[in-house]
Parts: sequence; C-alpha cells; structure tokens
Amino acid sequence: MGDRVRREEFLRLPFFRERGFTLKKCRVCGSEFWTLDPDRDVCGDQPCVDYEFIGRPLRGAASPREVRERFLRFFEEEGHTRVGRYPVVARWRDDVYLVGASIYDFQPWVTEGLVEPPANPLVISQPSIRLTDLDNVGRTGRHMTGFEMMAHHAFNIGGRNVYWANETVEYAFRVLTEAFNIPPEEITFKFDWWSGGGNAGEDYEVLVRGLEVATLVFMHYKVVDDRLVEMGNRIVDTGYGLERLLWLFRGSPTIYDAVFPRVLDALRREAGLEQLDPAVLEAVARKSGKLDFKKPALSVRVLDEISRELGVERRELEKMLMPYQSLYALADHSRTIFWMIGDGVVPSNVGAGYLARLLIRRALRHMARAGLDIPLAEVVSMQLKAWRDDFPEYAELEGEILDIVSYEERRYQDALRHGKRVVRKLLRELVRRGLREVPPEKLSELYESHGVAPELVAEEAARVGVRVVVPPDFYSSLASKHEVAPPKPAAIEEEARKLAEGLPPTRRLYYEDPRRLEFKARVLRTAGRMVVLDSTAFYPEGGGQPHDTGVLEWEGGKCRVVRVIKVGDVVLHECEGQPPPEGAEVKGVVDAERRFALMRNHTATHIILGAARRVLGRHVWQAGAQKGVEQSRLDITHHKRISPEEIRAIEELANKVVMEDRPVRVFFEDRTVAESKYGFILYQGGVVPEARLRIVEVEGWDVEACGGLHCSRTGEVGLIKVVKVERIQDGVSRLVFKVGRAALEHVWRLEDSVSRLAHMLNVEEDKVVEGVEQLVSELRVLRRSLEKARRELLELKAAHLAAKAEQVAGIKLVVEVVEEGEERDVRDLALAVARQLSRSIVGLVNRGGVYAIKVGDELVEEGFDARELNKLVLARVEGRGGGVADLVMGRVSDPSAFREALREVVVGVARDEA
RNA sequence: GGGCCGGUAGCUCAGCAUGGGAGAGCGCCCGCUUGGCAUGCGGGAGGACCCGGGUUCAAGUCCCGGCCGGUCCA
Repeated sequence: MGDRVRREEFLRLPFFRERGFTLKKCRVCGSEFWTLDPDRDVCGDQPCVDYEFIGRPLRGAASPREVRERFLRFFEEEGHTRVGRYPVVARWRDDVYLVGASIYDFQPWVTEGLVEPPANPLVISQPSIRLTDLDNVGRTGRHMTGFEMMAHHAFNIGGRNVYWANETVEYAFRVLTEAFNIPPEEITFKFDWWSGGGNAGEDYEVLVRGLEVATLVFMHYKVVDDRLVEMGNRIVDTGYGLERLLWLFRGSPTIYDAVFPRVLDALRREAGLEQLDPAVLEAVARKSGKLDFKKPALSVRVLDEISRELGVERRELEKMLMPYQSLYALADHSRTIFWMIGDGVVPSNVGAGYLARLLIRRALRHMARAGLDIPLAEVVSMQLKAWRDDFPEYAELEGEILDIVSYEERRYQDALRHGKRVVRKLLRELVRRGLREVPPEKLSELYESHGVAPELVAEEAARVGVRVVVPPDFYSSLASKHEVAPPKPAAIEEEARKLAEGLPPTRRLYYEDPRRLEFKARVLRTAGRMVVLDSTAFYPEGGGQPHDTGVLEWEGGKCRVVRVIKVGDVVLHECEGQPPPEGAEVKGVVDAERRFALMRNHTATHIILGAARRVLGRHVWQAGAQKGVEQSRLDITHHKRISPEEIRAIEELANKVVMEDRPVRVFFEDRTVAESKYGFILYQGGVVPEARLRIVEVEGWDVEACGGLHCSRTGEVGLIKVVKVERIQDGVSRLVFKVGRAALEHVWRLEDSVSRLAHMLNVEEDKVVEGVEQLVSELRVLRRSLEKARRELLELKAAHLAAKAEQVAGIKLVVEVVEEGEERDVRDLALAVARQLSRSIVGLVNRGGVYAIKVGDELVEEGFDARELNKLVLARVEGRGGGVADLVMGRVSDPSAFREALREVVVGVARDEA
C-alpha cells in the first residue's frame, strides 16, 4: 500500500500538470505515459510503434561533438559542474571490469555516502561499454558495444537536498527542447520501474519518434533479499544516449550510419560492396527497433514481415544484409577496442583483457564475413582519426594501440591455424573409424579447448564428407555450463567495524610528517587486542602498502603494535600484550627500519612504473602491486613478453632517476583539476573517486593518486634491482624487485654463488660460464661414449651367451644368471642374444632377480607366446612380471630358481609341441 | 578467479584409451645423381619424453602436485 503511494508521488509530478501534459495509457502495451500531443494513444516505445524518425530527422545537432557540447553546456548553465570522463575500465571496482553507465563512476563509494562526489550536481559524458548485447550489434540497427552516456547526476546524500524527480524531468524536457530544438509535443515520458546493481527506483523513459533517447532513474531503494528497502540516499541517475540523439537528428537507417558515416563508407568501398538499395534499407530500418536476436523466434517473425513487404524470401534478405551487418559491427567494435586499449586494457585470456580479446576476434570474424582483406589495425586507425577531435587522448596513443591490435591479430591467426590442424586431425580419426558425423561433445570440446567455432569445423568437415550438426542451443548451453556466482566484495571484519563505530576520524600524523616516528596520543577506546587513538603515526595497511609496527608506552605499561588497519577514517591498532587503558596518554614509537624500507619500496614502485612506461610504451598500466620490506612486486600490463634487454633498460632508467635525486612531492588536489593536469594515468591503483585526490609526484617522471608514504627525494631509495620477471597471465607481467640494502644483499648472494662456482671449477670468477659450458659439453660426450660402450659390451656379452645356447627340440635355448645390471640392461642383453640366434628362447635374470624372456620372432609366428612361458615360470617361482607376445619382463625373488624353472618349462613345452 | 586441452628430436606432431624394446615428416650433415641449381636416391647425427612425488616387477603412457603454454567462461 505504501508502495502505491510512492508510485503516485513519482507518477503525478507537478511539472507535467504545470506544462499541460496529459497522462495516458498506451493502447498497445498498457503502460502509462505523459504527452502534450492530444492525438497520441501509444507510448512511443518499441515495439508499440515503428521508428518514425528514419528518413524524417529532427535537426538538433550535426556531429557527436555538437551533441555532447550542447548537452554539457546546457547543464553547466543550469548550475551543474562539468566532470571529465572516467576511464572505460572500472579500476576502482572489483565487481565489474568495464564502465557500463555513468553512474558506475560513482559506485559504490559515492552512492553509499562514503565519499563526496567530485561535484554536486554534475554533468558528464561517459564512454560506456556493454557486451551483453553483443549478438545484436550490427544486426538490430541500434545496439552498440560502446556508446557515450551523457548524464546529469544529483546526489541527495547526508542531509543534502540538491534536486529530485520533478526537477529532473523538467531538466530533461528543457534540454531536449531548448538545447536540441525538439518539438515539445514529440516527447513522451513513459513511466516505468528500474532496478540493477542492488538498487532500484521509479523511472521515466524519454521517447521521441519511437526512439528512447534517455532514461531518468530515481534511485532510492535498496534490494535486500528480494525486498525493497528505502535508502537514506536519493540519487538522480540519468542517461542520455549521445549516439541515439545523433541518430534521431540524422534520421539514418541505422545508428551506425549516424555515428560512423565516413568510416563505414571507406570500409564499404574497401570491401567492394555496393550501396544497399535505399528502399530495402528504409523498410528494414523502420521495423528494426523490434529486432532482438536474443529472442530468435521474434526476430524471425519481424524479418518475415519485412521480407513480405519487400517481396523477397527471408533467407534472401538475410543473405543480402549479412555483409553490411558485419561492417556495422566492425565499425562499432573498432571504436570500443581503442577505448579499451587506450585506457589500459591489454588483450589477455583472463579478466578485462579477455573482453578486449573477444571484441578483437569478433571484429576479425566480421571482417572475414564482409570480405574485407585489410589489417584490423588499419580499421582502428581510421576510427582513431575519425574521433581525433572527440578523444585526442586516444589519438596520441595510436602507435601503441595499433601495435597491440596487430599483435593480437597475429595471435588470432596462430590460434586459427592451430585450430584447423586439430580439426583435421579429429576428422582423419573419424574417417578412419568410419564415422560420418562429428559428435556434438567434440564440437564443444573443440570450441572450449582450442577456440574453434563449429562453423569452422563444418567448413573443414565438408571437404572430407563428414557431417556437422550444430545444436541450436550450442552457445547458450555452453554459457549455462559456466554459470558462476559473481565475486563478492571483501568484508571488513565485523568486530573492527563495531569498534570504530561512533568514533571521530583519527588524526593521521603519518601524512602530516612521514618522518615522524614518535608521538603522543590519547586512548579513545580499547576492545580486546584493538586500540583506537585520537591521533597516530602508525600507517595502516592499504593501497598495497603494509602497515607499520612498533610499540605503545604509557605509565605503568607497554605493548607491541603488531597490525594496523583502517575502518573508514578510524585507525585501529592491534596489540600484543596488555593494551593501554581507555583515556590513558600513550607514547607511540614506530619501527623505523621497517617504515623506511616500506617508503623506499613504495617510491621505487612509482619510479619503476614510470621507467616501464618509457621503455615499453604508454599502454603500460599498473595491474596490481604489493610493497614489502624485503622485496616488492609490480604487475604491469604489456602484450608481449618482456625481454631481458627491456628489463635492463627499465632498471637503468629507474636507477638514473634515483641518482638524479629528484624531489618527490605529495599534495592534495581537486580531482577535476588534477585530471585535466595529469590525465588518467593518475589512476594506477584502485583509487576511489573522491573530490580531492592525494597526489604523489616524482618530479618530471611519474604522477599518481596514491595514499602511501614516500621518500622525499628519489636518492633515498638507493639501488633498485629487478630480481625476477614472471608472466602472471597473458598480457600482465610481474616485476619483482629489491631496493636499498635488500638489493645489495641480493647482489651479495649472487656474488657468493659465483665465487663458490669458481672455486669448484677452479677457474677465475669471470670464466665461470665458460667453465660450466665446458663441463656440460664434456658431460654430453661422456654420456654418449658411455652409452656406446654399454652397447658394445652388451654385444660382446651377447655373443658369449649365444655361444652357450643349447638345443632343445629344435629350439636354441639360452638361460643364464647374469651380472648385476640395470633393468634395461637385462632386457637389451636378452634382445641382443636373440638377434644372434634363430628360433631362440632367451631367458636372463640378474642377481637382483630382474628377468627378461625373449622369444625369437620365428617361434612367435609358430605360435609360441612369451606370456604363456612366463605364466608357467611364475607358477614355479615366486615373482611378478608380464609383457607382450615376444618379450616379458619381471622380477623374481630367487634368480637361480628362475633359471631352473624356465629351463624346465621350455623343455616341457618343446616336448609337447614335438 | 574457474573449467577444459596441451608440453616427446631444431620445427610440426604421432605414440598414451589397453604400461613392457623412443617414432614420422620437414630441417641439418655426408655420399651419389647434375655443367650449375632445383630435384631424386642412399647413409648419418640429433632425445633429462616439462619438473617433482606416487602406483607398479616395470611409467613417455596411469594417479597426485607444481611450472609453462593454449582456449572458453565470469
């Protein structure tokens, strides 16, 4: 009932009444909508109407840039602060990889009220990526993997009341009519319900001529166990599709034609395709809003309808459209690709990198389908040029981006080649076994283990006359196999959270003066081993930097600080020993050696990152880092394997920066100011989008938003030595390095090894390598001649044994106990003896009981079986063994008994035969 | 982060389901064929079967762990 009241509150906004809107119910879908047009009786959304703007554009703005600028400027004039875009990779979140909407920029820190927004209210145009509709891109005329979401946001958080639903709707109406000159009666507001990401609220879809151009969401519920809980925070979350608006203003057949006209033209010519017949184009376009290939049956129906209108077969139509759809998808993908790579995603088999690889591979497949025979890098390059004025920061990175794309394209071709080989192998096997069809489980195995799509299998199979039946639910059944729970965010220990509750922020002396290691403070609260002070110089763990350790002293007591953590703005000290009483005045002393080692390691991390970006390219981003006392590690994105030469170059540059003793400055700056000054390279770690950023700048070398403690000059870092490079995944390499004394000790250990080696080899230290090389090659020669000698000896022994052969009923029998020897010696000797005799049975056993029985090939052909002999022998002697028809091996406990047993068996068998 | 597949001669791989004497093609070296090259024929060199543990009389082959690569999915 309460919900009903809330619903009315959002449905009957004063704005609509004041402007003379009428509330109606859609004749088709029944949803409620507001309109100024007295004759309108449908909501204007898909699928209730056709696209009415195709070929009938509204002239609102001529270019993406103009759409963006008009929008941003309108809201700036209305008191909003313009905020620069965020990267398309959501580094500040662990629940998603990519930014899919402008609100992602502010989740969860701002929306949960933990952090102030960069401005309030604000306006932004956020490049966003959604791969959920991948199958629709290029085919429906409206779906894209990458789009710009323009948005105005107001955060009514913590008692602030910026604006809410009524103003939001009014802004939407005004920006469309005033900034874009859309006739008021063309606009309808369809009332709806939105939910996602654990939040929900009422919303309006803003529709013009059948096209949804904006969604206005009033986020004020939390979804808890399927129930709605009113939040204290009310957030205005709007989204205006830049590309949608541009489409509306161009009236082109598809959104892609509106957004990428020149690129599409160039691609079409390159592919040697004619322009599509305008009549066909328009017929498809007007109905295309109803296409959704996630619902195949529905799409087939729509396509049938269009084909009837045009008087062609549906299959004919599909065939005609296919190459154009591929060009559309390619145009879309190629822009998303440079957004991702430009913001630091390197194609990989895991994480966000996989999504980049997926897009690149799909783009390549589309090129093949459209008959485009140029490198993908060339297409991306065209896009970079087309969007140079909109995104100059990407154009600057052209060299790096194209290099990564080319590298990835080559890898795809490698994968394809390999895949083809695997398929051919499988087909040979099938043909050999007389099967005429590829079993379905083989299809999914090929796809999952080798990346071979069923289409490719079918192509290869057709050549050898093998059938392939692809189950219609092939991909979806695969997808359901991989259904996994999403990663859950790390929970702060409940106990710690309670302890910090209601306490004022701890004064952070470590920021005020990172060299101050002694301080006085008052104990605010103690619980168990945890102590909260009013101020502290102990650095809590965070941002990849471990916490400090040290002691707390007070009158009559002393304890060790073993761990320091932060909950919100409160610092908690975990102590060993009796903690101080509440209210006491304590003296804190931070362990100096540990702290300074951590500072040196942290500053070194920034220096190395700067060096890596200079040596490897600006696509290098920090993918993770962990500082330590003994050593630290820095994970960086890079598509290729890092060569030893490159590591040396990075080390050399890093140490040069140390020797130059550059100042390291730490200061706070406005987020927006800092971004425009330094760019997104600021965000290397998982930085929260706060209004003010703590900036760490190694002068002229590296600037990052960072919460850690640093040296004040690079000279303090001392020697930087990279000790190890690992590829932790495709596209990400881990540099492990040591700094200062730890680096020196590392060098010492290496020195010790070399000098010990030199001593053992009895050579000068700088001749150790030659010494070992010589040793190794000598070993090879020795091993070879030993093997040769062994064989020769074997032949000699064999000749000797062969001479002792006795005749038993036409069989040459050799049964002997031989010297101690390896197992294979016994076997090889038996084989060698047999080779010198015809119609022979050779049974040898060594003193350890290892035996071998070889039956001559002629006898095997006559029906003798070594395994039969073996069975009879083992019936008389304790032992185990087995083998093949002409050779058995095994072990017996009594060698001489074996000898007698075998002779008896052979004599017996030979007699039976005779 | 998870699933699956793979790692054997310089290269591409077979052998592994059913454990027992380490293979093929290409490349390399030598000889013959030729005016020379291509080619053809003959001969030869080249192997810690990724590493470690287990099962077994016996492991390239089976089991477990690790390392490396590939691939699919979040």
